[in-house]
Amino acid sequence: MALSGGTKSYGMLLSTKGDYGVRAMIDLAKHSGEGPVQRADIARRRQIPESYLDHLLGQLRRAGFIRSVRGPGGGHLLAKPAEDICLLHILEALEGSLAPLACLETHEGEAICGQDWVWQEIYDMMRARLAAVSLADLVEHERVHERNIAINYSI
Amino acid sequence: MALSGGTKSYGMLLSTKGDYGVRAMIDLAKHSGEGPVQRADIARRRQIPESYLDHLLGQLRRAGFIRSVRGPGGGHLLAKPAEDICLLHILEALEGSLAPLACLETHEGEAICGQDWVWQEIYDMMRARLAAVSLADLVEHERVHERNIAINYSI
DNA sequence: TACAATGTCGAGTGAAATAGTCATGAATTC
DNA sequence: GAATTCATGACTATTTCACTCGACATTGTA
Repeated sequence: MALSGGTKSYGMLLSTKGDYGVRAMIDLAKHSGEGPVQRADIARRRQIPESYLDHLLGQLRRAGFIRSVRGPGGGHLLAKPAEDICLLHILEALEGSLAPLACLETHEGEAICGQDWVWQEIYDMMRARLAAVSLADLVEHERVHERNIAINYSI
Repeated sequence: MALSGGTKSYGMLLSTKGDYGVRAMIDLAKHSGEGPVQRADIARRRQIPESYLDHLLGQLRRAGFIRSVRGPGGGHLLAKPAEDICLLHILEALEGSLAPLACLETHEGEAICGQDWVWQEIYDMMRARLAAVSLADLVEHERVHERNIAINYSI
């Protein structure tokens, strides 16, 4: 009854920007070496609304992660190797700060907060972990996952 | 320019419910043994809008953390020792799930998410840390902090 | 018993963020 | 110059957040 009825609520979610944006980056990494990847293909494969993906690609480009080519045969490409792009930087470019409490960044109101020290620890740990995962790791993980699915179906 | 101008945005913040609610619990713990603590006093000391605090106290009571006494001299009291209440449970009662990705709880869409395994690790770590901090720890930490402030001023 | 002090509860509200759509325009290739 | 692709900003619907308010319930005190 604590949640008044049973409806589950979620407060600290990553927004769809971070989710979609990372999906798009994984898609680009997976198809790197095949020339520019088109928006429509990313949108279809990763189930992202195409007109919304537009904005995310814009943010990723301005942040220096990808470059884009116009005209027929155009599309989007990673601007640097997948090994050199970490999850933390992608997410921070899309979401802004990932801090769980505003006072961790601004140091306003921390005197009265009371739980800031706990969240500072968690935030540090979180950022360290996200910084240690590269886009290449995400692609590799997806490949392993796909192989496992294939094996399970073949048995 | 990644954040289009420089305005900082925050995505994954704890809501004010979690912030205010924990402040209120700390206040109750600090004044336990002095009889019921009144809503107006908590609101004033912890800088929480009084009419909003109403709702938070309701949630905390229904979750079993506090009990309330009506009538003159009434107020709110911890329902169990501060040592037996952990930060994780307080926050989950107020915020619902703290999961950073919906697919970690529902397991819907995790096949296409691509970053769920990283966040699952972070989420596990986060919950473990929050579960290890009791309300008594929060009060003790605040007391130490107050002493440090006092010492700094006296020098 | 009257009344004042407290807590309880649910409805309502304004602002902001989220998650998009859409139209127009710019660059490139053929 | 026509077709294709990206670029950008204006616009919008929906939801969530952070409350406020009013009516009511309970209890101590005179």
